[in-house]
Amino acid sequence: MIDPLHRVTIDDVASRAGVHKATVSRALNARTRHQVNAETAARVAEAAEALGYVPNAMARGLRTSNSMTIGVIIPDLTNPFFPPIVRGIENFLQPRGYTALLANTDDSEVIERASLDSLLGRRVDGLVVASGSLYSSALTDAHEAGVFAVMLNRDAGSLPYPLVTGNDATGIAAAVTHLAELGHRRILHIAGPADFSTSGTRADAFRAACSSTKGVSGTVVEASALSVEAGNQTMDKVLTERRARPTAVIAGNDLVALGVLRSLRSHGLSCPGDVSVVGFNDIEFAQDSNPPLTTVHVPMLEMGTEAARILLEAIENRAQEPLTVRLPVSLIVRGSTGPAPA
Amino acid sequence: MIDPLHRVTIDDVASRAGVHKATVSRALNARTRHQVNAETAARVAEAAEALGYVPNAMARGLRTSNSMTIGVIIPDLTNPFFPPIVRGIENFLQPRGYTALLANTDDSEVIERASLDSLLGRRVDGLVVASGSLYSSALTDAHEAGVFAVMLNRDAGSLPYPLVTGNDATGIAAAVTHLAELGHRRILHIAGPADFSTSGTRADAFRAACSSTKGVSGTVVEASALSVEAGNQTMDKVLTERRARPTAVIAGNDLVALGVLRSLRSHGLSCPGDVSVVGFNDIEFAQDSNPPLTTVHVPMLEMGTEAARILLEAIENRAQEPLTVRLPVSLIVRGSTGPAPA
DNA sequence: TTGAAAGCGCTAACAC
DNA sequence: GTGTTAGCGCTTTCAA
Repeated sequence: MIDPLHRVTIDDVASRAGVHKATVSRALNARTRHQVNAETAARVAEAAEALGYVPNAMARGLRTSNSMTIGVIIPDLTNPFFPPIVRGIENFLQPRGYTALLANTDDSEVIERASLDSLLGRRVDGLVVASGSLYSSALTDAHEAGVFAVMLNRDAGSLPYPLVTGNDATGIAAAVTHLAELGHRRILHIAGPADFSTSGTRADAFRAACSSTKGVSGTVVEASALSVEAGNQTMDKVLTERRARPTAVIAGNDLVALGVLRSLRSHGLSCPGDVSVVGFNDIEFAQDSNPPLTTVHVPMLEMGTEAARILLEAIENRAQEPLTVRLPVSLIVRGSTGPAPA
Repeated sequence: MIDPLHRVTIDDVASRAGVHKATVSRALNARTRHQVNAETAARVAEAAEALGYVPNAMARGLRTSNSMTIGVIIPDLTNPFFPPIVRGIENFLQPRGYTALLANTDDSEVIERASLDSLLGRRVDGLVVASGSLYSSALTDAHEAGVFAVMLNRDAGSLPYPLVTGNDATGIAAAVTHLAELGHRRILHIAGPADFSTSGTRADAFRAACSSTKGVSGTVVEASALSVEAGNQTMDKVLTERRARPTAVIAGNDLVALGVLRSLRSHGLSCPGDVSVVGFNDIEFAQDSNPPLTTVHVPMLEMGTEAARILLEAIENRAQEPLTVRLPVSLIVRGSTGPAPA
């Protein structure tokens, strides 16, 4: 094939329909279709169909300065927390003609910077940011450039961007109450790294819930990351170093909880017989772990959808204001929590 | 802010550097930098840096008819099989200046069509297709339009597109051998729907492996989908309808295997005591299931990387040929397989 | 080594 | 209701 690539342009359609290309443009765009004679419009549609015409989004975007794309910045698609969020975003974008451009940062500032430049070069109309340490330069620059953005699960520091998140405080409180009712008195919270805004929120909520619950003493340790590996290591350390073993653990998220389960197993401890474990997020496989994980369900798909909704609204209004949307969460009790050992 | 959005253009840089925009273009592109005086180039780079200039990819793409984007078509990002593949693709694309545009089809032909049109409208330079029933019209049209594509884990039917896949046959054979060595004689294969090319490949490999293994009798049933739910249902049906219960099951993939585990549990059967189970793919969670899943490890990240590599090569050469890359797989033995019951 | 000019494919003012 | 014209921001001949 010589020069085969989707070459049919608006001029091709125009000459086949016997009209000017401006008319084709009007006929093919919903917003301007009423300006053109119904018969002509039909002829144009027919010609476009026959030629397999697909408008060139780059040309359109260049003209309208509107790329109809949204940049989505996440740490790592491979983390099971993010795929539902991304799908939630896309579910909202797709029927509205927008496409998501995905950028994984692996929590590296260098990659964040490069990704952001790549997205800005593609002239994304807005950003959904679920990545961690982005507070700093990159996001600040984006804000100064007037880029619309919505934060997801991580606040924007001092930048006045909207934030969509789960209600961490009530989730943690529900977990503490659940454990207290099962008779647990020594509860450990394995928090995520301090540079994630959720880590602090959850740890604070944990301390508050413990101190307002009679007889419960809460301790907080920090994991180096929100991963299975980090959860495993942190729990190993707790089990070897501490004299008074906690009877229950509330993990910073489900991955950390899975790591805790592994650690317990390798130390010959049973869950929930010796130690109860609660996760956070309710990733898809929480119900298939061993034992099935009691966890705080966070509506991840909806978080994505909501973030996309708020972003498109800002784009349409050409203005945005700070705003925090806290979606309700709920404790899902499964097999990893049980009565405190006697 | 009035009119704030990334407005600095090549002309702004040109006037600040006191040169013509053509010179800026040459100075800023690696391929043409040698055409311009080193001093001038430095001045241009400085001006660009100072203004925070990021070239407009749409304008460039319009001019060069090269969008530097790749369309990635998958059924559902939420299926844990796909995130590693997508990351593998992006890992290869990103350092080369390409961006992936993701499209979820939910295995619907209507959505596939719409997604493909959206991608073609954005003038993607190529396609990685990991979606199912795409054989039909949409992909054929793309091929006729001269669009480059690489299939991933699903062949393209009669279309001469390259295919990247795992070595299904050796994986299944290894699983059968492993089970035979454990003394299993009645092995069941729960295949995926027939319209996925991998389903047939694996089922055929299963039959071949069984008939070439002394004393082993293999049966194949088909699940309605490659999902936990479908695996659960299919196994339920097997357990209630069949008189001679298989002592081992090789599932079409890990999700189906997890469904089988659920079914066994709900029927009061133990794994691997009563029935051994083998999965396929080795999704990340396979090691944390109950029991940990013996499964065929497929290098999903590498499959993505390889597909991207082949695609960019085709784009660069402006030509592509059919070709099948079969990546090696390996059996990972965990807790879900054990000796056949006496 | 640099500048001038044309044009990628589209939409939006402005005519008629 | 439709055609004409201009121009979005870039790269790439062609001249100088």
